[in-house]
Amino acid sequence: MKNPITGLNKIFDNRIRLGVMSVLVVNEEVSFNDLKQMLEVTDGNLATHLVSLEENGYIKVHKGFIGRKTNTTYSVTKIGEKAFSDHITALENMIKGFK
Amino acid sequence: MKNPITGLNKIFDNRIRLGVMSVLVVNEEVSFNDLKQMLEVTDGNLATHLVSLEENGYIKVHKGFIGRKTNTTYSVTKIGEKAFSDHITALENMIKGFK
DNA sequence: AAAAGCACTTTGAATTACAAAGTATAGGGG
DNA sequence: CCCCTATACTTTGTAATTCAAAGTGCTTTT
Repeated sequence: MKNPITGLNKIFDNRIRLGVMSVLVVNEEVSFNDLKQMLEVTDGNLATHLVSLEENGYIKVHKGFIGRKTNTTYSVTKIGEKAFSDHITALENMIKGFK
Repeated sequence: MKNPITGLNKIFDNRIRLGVMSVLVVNEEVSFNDLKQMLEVTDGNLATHLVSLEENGYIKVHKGFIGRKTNTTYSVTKIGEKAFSDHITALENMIKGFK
């Protein structure tokens, strides 16, 4: 009878960070604005969560341009992918039940 | 391209509450002490999360006795089971990806 | 009678989350 | 050239959340 929640990643306790990751694992590159619209969050709020994901090495930022207009995109890193899939696995194990 | 996190239940953002629910869906009745040991939390912390789950109608409390000794057990309600499974479904959909 | 266990409640502090406002840079319209 | 807008933030301040620790009331064990 072991603790079911130890495998969960604290960073993914937050729904916005979880949402960002889930978007990024299926979409190669997503812009700041697209994330903002998808997740329906204020830009300040999104920015802080993106910073924390970046600080943990889970996502990468690419500052580019569309024509001459700035366009920042985000993508998941190897580490981020691993962390996310580990979290999902932990969730699945937790849900499946244990005695 | 709809918001992937809207289906998530705010109450289950917390790992302890999520852990309690995951234990209770597979175990009919679990005592306060067992939950405390399984989840490795302080009793005060556990108690507050149990209260919030109860206030939401997700769990039921049974104050009973083992011989003459008090024994409080917790079990999940219909509503709680539904809410939990809805949350899991939302998680699965989110993880599966969307474009 | 004293100590300890159970199931809490209360308190207080730290952390987290969030919206709103402000900032820097660039583009397009008049 | 000046203004307005957009992008991608940062800063600020507040509200909410989380948690450990201490306290409570009851009972059982020694």
